[in-house]
Amino acid sequence: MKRGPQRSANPEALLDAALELIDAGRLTMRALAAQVNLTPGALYTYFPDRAAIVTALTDRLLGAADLGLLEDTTRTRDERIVTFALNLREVLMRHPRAVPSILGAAFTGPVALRVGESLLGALPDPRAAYTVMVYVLGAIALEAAEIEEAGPDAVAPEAQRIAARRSAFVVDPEAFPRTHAAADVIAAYVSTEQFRWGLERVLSAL
Amino acid sequence: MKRGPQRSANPEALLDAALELIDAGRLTMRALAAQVNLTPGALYTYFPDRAAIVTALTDRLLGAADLGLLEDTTRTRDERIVTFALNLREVLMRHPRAVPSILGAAFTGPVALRVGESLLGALPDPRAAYTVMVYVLGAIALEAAEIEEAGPDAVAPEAQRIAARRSAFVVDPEAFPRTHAAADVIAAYVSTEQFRWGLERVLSAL
DNA sequence: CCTAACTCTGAACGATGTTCAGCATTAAAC
DNA sequence: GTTTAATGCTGAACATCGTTCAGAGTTAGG
Repeated sequence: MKRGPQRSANPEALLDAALELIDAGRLTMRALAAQVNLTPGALYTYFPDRAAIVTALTDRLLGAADLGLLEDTTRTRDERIVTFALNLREVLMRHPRAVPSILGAAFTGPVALRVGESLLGALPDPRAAYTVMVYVLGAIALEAAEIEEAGPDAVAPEAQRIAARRSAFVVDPEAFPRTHAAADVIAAYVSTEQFRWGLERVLSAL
Repeated sequence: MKRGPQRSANPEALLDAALELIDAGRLTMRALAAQVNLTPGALYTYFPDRAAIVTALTDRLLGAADLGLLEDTTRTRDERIVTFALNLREVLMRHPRAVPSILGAAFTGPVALRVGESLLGALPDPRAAYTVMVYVLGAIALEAAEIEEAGPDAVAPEAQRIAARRSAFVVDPEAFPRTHAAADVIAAYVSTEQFRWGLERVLSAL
């Protein structure tokens, strides 16, 4: 048995609180400690440093994606991949402020390995699999980057985000005629439809 | 004419110094001030805050890509796009630590607008253009993220980076058979060849 | 009962971005 | 030529950040 006094928190609850703070806009050791009724110093009994918390968190987020969708052999290759990618996008975009960390680090973690292995099951050519990963993660990263800039508001629903993009998108029609003409489509870059459209095209070439 | 004393630096030199510091691993207002023989407070006469420096810097970096390659009408559509994408990748990967900022912010800037406009010239369907952007930026972001984790060393040449990836890549063959079998290709994910291969596939579907 | 392992507090340390009063410098106004 | 106003910069300070650590308190094993 463990000797000292009982812990007043557990790593999982700590990660929950950390995720809330990231969603709110800023993860601070002091804020995190306050959220779980601890002193900043006590956090270092749970994780060696802040980076370890972020890593554990992003690994957990990535693990929330449903790998079963990728392995469902009753469906076609493209259906499986598209369905899984949509699920991954939905899961990650629930916490857009955590996405940069995921893209930056967690793809060395064990969870990322499992995702890669499953993807290779559906798409055996590793070059093709990487191309899909690049597209999916790139699209998610670009979408998440946009939300990052906004204030600490809640994540707006998709239709609302697109409408906001559309009304904020004003370009000089003389200098950027093509961009100006495409404004409606450009506003919808962050839509599920655009994500799916691009992914299906990419898959059709692999 | 301007009244007060002569400036002892200029914004451009400041950005040069800032880029050097980013390449070295950490951009600090104090370090930046020291590099141009100033006091931290004086920097705020040149830029309103740190974020403005990063934004200006990323905009300049993006502007270093050769848009002429995209507009060279003597070549086929795919050739133009591939050539430009390779140039953009090379330009950005000269400063991998600055890449996250680019992906995060500069795509609202005026330089990004010009890139988008030129891309629409070569690829008129905006949905197709965005798909290409997602692939190109996603690939660059994933490559850059890997270097970010390394120490403040100089950027290693490609062959060396791939060799390092290969020797660092050890997975359990039982748990991850497909990943294990593909290890050589996976190590080469960050190669110019893989980048081009994926891009050509993507373009072939658009 | 004692000891060793453990958790947590409270205070501190160094580093960060940013602000600001004051001084120095220069061009315009008179 | 003298005054005035604007500008550049310093030096010191502020709040906040991640992190460390001595010590107090708590628990289980010997």
